[in-house]
Amino acid sequence: MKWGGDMDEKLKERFARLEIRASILKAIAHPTRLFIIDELSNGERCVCELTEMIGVDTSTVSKHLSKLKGAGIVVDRKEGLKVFYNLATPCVLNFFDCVDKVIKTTAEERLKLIS
Amino acid sequence: MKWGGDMDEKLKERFARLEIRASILKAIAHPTRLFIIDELSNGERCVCELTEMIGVDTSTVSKHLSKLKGAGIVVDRKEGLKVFYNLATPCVLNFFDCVDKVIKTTAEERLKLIS
DNA sequence: TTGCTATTTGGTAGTATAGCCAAATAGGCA
DNA sequence: TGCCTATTTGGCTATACTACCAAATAGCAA
Repeated sequence: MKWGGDMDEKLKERFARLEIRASILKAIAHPTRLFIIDELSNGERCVCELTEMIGVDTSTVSKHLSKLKGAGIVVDRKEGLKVFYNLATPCVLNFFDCVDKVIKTTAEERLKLIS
Repeated sequence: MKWGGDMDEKLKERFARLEIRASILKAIAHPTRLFIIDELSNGERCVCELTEMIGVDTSTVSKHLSKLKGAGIVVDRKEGLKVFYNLATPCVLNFFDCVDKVIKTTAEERLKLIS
C-alpha cells in the first residue's frame, strides 16, 4: 500500500491502524470462511468435518483455516490425528447483523427506484 | 466460486447468502475504504476532500467510493460540481470495536507465548 | 518398521484487485 | 460558444487470491 509521500505522522499512524483492521476484515470476507465462522458458532469442528460440509479440497479448507487463525479469528486444538477449530472472539458473529441490514436497506432502496 | 457439485438445496442457499455477505465485507476490507468510512462517520465529504486527505489519485478514490456505493455502504448526493458521500448504514462503524478486540486478544496471546 | 488417516505445505494456473495515467463526462460561468 | 473544475470511466501493469493436485508432515496402530 502506498499513500501520498508527504503524509504527516498522525495520518501515517491512522493508516497503519486501518491496515491492520483491514487485514482482519479481509480474512473474514470470503464465503467459505464465513461458512466456517457460522459453523463454529455452533461449537468446535475438525478440518475433516468442515471439508465434508463445504465440499472442496481439504487443502483449500486448511488454507482458509490458516488464514482465519493468522488473523486471530479462530484457535485450534489438536486431538490425536484431528485438529479442532474454535472461534477465538465470538463477537465476529455480530457482523452478520449489520451486513444483513446493509443488504436489506439496499434492496429496499432499489425496490423503491423501480416502483 | 465453486463448491462441491453434489450440494443439497439448503446448503446452496446458505452459500448464496454467504456470498452476498462476503461481497459487502470485501467492500469494507481495504485500508483506504476504511479511512473513508471512518471519515464519513464525522459527516459527509466530497470526493475532492477525501482525495486531498488520502493523497492518492482522484480516480482511485472515485473507484473506492464506487465500490462502497455498489455495496450499499455509502450514498451520494450531487451539489453543483461536487459529489458528497455519506454513510448509508452507520452500523458498519460497530465493526471497528470487534476488530480491535480481535487484534487486542491476538496481541495478548502472542505476548503470553514469549514471556 | 510399515501402513493408514488427518492435516499442512509447495507449486501452478486462472481470476480479481488496486494503482496510475489519459480520456470522457458533467456542471458552472464568462 | 469556450473554459475551468470535479468526477467518472477505460486501459494498463503489477500484485494478491483461490482452487486444484501432489508431496510432505504428524499421529496412531499393527
